[in-house]
Amino acid sequence: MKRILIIEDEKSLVRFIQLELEHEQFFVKAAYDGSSGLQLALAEEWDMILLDIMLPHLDGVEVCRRLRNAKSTPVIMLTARDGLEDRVQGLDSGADDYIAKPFDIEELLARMRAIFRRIELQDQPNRAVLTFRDITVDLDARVATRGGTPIELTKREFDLLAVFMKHPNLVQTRDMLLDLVWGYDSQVETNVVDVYVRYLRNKLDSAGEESVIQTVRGMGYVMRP
Amino acid sequence: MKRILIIEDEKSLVRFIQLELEHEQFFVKAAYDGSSGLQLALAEEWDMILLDIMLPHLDGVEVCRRLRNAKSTPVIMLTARDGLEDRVQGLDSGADDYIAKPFDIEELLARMRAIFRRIELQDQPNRAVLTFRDITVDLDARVATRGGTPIELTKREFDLLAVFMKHPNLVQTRDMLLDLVWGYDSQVETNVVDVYVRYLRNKLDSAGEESVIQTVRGMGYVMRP
DNA sequence: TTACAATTTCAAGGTATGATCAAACTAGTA
DNA sequence: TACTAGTTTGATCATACCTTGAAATTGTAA
Repeated sequence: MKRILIIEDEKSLVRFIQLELEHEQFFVKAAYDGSSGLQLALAEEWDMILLDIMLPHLDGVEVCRRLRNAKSTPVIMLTARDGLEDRVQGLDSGADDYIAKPFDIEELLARMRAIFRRIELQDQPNRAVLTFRDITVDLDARVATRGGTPIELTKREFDLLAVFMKHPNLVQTRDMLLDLVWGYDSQVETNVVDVYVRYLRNKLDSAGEESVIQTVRGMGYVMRP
Repeated sequence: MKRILIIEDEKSLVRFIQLELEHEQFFVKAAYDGSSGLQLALAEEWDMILLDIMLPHLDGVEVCRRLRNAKSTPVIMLTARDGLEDRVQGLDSGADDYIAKPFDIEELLARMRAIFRRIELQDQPNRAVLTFRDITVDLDARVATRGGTPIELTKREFDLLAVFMKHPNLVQTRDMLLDLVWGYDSQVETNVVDVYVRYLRNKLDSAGEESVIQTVRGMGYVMRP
């Protein structure tokens, strides 16, 4: 369920938008002034923010600008019908679109859909994320996490971990790992595998518990549940 | 410079409007009858057409109707003071506005401005504005901003930034960037990518904070939140 | 056209990170 | 215990990346 934040001081308008969006299966929350809106925007995760440009405490342009320092949550600005200046400022401050008040709820929904579509196109394509136990490996972003916290890995370390994640439960011999990570014609000693397994263990394991990468004596290494 | 086409058989009136519009920095051309006017309207690109309703060969309503089959160039009809019938017909045939002769040149300019404004507002929301963190990239206007302030970029710099903005979080190898920005058959060394990343960093980053473009050693570069 | 400025590309030198090696050490097995 | 397999470590080495200035190219004004 998509989460929408409305930052708008006209309570009757908020109520109207909220009812319509909830009817469309969105989760909706509202803030009635700029500073508390910005706080909410930063504190929680939102799929979209509808942001009035004329707000008490902190105007919409400023809210958007400050939000953008930390996050890229999509923003639609709500502007006055003839506020050409506002719109330009709004887009410049990082808003994704704007809509002039008073607006048709259908038009708002259409613009929201358009932005969601754009974002899905941006993010989705071929995102290969491997997951095993509490470890994730995003091959495109080249980010690995353990229990949600990112782990800094070098190229070799990352590639090695990726092999284990692609084939969990499968024992990898040193030679197989050399082929897959160092290349089939690499000239390095098999000991480098040992060294890199150690590096991974140092970075992934927490003290006192058994390692995510187990050694199979006489065979090689595995990841097991 | 905006291009205006006048279709009007009263030559002295044409001359008057033309002088005034040129004084306002428009490019102006005229046709003196319906059929040649329609031809010109279809053959070239115009930002607006001023169309008399009473014309030899082909009247204004008919010109407008046929034009609308092919194009949506804005049209202002020039009608007789008391031709109520004309006005209705004119608007029905697809004109955007009308003005009654004889008219004040200021009124004409005001109506033209109103229409241009309406069109620009319509167009702007479809502008492809990429947003990530506090950076925006307007692909159509080819304007990039950081924290609301515009950043001057050369073509290569802009295209390179656009790639990063289109695929945030996705690590781009030098080869991918060369393909996307320099063209798949370009012959340049991959080092130019490094050089341009440096240029972008110089222009986008503020001293003392980590760069918006991170290098992933052994892989390439990324933009990350 | 020429001259000048802006932009793009190349190439070389410097630096730091990461990859590898080798030797010493530890643990498992018979 | 002796032997082998795996671990750990620091030192060395390679190379990826950064930086820079200068050359080449492109665009623009006179």
